[in-house]
Amino acid sequence: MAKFYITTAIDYVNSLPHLGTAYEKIAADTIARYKRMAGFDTHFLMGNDEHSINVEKAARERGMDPQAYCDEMAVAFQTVWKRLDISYDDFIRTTEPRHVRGVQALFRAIVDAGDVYKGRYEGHYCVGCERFYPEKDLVDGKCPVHETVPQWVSEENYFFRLSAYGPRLLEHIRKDPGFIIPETRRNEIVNVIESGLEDISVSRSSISWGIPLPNDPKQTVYVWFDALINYITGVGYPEPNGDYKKYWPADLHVIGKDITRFHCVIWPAMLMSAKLPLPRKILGHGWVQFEGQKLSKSLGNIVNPLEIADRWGADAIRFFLLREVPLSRDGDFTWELFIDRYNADLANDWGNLFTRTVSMIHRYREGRVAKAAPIAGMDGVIQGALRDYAAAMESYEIDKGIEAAWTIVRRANRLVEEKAPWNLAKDPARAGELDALLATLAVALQHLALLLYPVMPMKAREVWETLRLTPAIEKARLPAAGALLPSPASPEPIGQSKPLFPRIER
RNA sequence: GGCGGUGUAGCUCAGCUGGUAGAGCAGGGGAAUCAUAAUCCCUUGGUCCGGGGUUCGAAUCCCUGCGCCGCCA
Repeated sequence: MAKFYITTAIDYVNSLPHLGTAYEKIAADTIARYKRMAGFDTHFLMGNDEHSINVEKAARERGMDPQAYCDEMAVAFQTVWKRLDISYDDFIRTTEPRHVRGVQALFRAIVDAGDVYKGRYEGHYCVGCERFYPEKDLVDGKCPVHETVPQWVSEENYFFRLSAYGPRLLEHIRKDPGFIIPETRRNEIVNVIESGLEDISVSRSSISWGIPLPNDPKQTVYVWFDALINYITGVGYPEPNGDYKKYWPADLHVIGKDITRFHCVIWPAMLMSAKLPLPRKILGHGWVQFEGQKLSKSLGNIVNPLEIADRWGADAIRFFLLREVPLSRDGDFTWELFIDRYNADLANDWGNLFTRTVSMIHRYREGRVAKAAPIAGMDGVIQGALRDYAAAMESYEIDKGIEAAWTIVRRANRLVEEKAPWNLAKDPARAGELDALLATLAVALQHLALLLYPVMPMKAREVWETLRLTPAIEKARLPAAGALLPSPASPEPIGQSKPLFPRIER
């Protein structure tokens, strides 16, 4: 069975997830669920980034030991992810022994390759950013991001010979243009590499909350270097067999566009140095803004995704983000847009199609779906949707996948008007036509549940179970090209009709 | 300053290699009643950022100006 290994960025634990963090995980989760449904042996890795001075500071501020703080945050994060139905297969934390061991092994491999040397680094270091700033980038002597005065740091560090890898990186991107998507991100990275790479400092002598270097335990691994390695330690590196052998290289790294440099330049160079295969694809997604503004702690507009999920359901927020914000672009969350989308697409279109269909099956046929041939035309519509959906999902255009599914919703709603089942029901001679119509609608709902399952797992399952379909939707697979799912005919009465998405009144 | 992107109906956006503008939502009118007053049909609405140019013909190509966004410096 073909495998699919997908990862998201691991998250810094100095604050809880916000809407933007959730967006990334929801998108990755949808891709993972789609791949499972398409028959791939899928491995979906997430995790927390627990080292760095910021985490240590956040812990101290609460009067906690860093490890205890990280333990607490790990629980908090995973609670959020569970609540949003994120189906990760593994969750790695960078303080775990398996990660520490792997980081040291990789570091050793890079040392052995001759790509690490000792040097002195001096400069303005912003603790918030975890990076150095050249004099000219400071604004009034302050970090342009955090608006705080950076520290003057002067220390002996180990450097990674990143500069040596420019040509190979460019060659790799040239040979495989799909390595970095979307295209704008690739252009940026090519630009960065072409303008020349500098060696980077990969250790810190003054920070103890980190992983000791294998060749000099007085220093710790720079947090970024440390963090990136999670993608291989998460599948068992340096153990050459088992999950590592099975899943690496990753098929897709899903990350935010702000960290493409780390993932598209430094990470591949590290792997090249250690003579390991590179990930197949890196997707740098855009931002979700809130009411037109960037989500930021200083603006105080951090939206807690759970607030939305608690009020309207995890599926509703999942749907909104994926439908409204293509991965390749930035998007905006506003309550008005959310309610518009929810009511129009979920309550009125899909939700109403569901309730009206189930209700008619009960009203006219005591809840039983006849084994009747679907009405001509609908099979073609569904096959077309399946085709468009798969094409969109394969290129991670989830919004287009959803649109493809909606062609079934619209056609089915129209079909009800065209056939007017309330009239058919009055005429015993037309019982067959009514059976065919109701069976057709059931087929439509069945396929919709399947196509929308990766996006809205809970509601899709509700539809699936109401129709008494088997096996469980988690086990269902996309039908082969040109085929449909087995008939949804039900000799037993199906479940009762109740609104999938209660309308939001305002 | 360099590189890249973008500017199309009230909103969000499609419009590939040029042939006198489309979708969804919102707004207006109607039909129907299975349904969460949901659905379905019809419909209003655009100097395609401005200005030049190429062409028989440009939202689509070229130049230029302006606005916004991203990356780099």
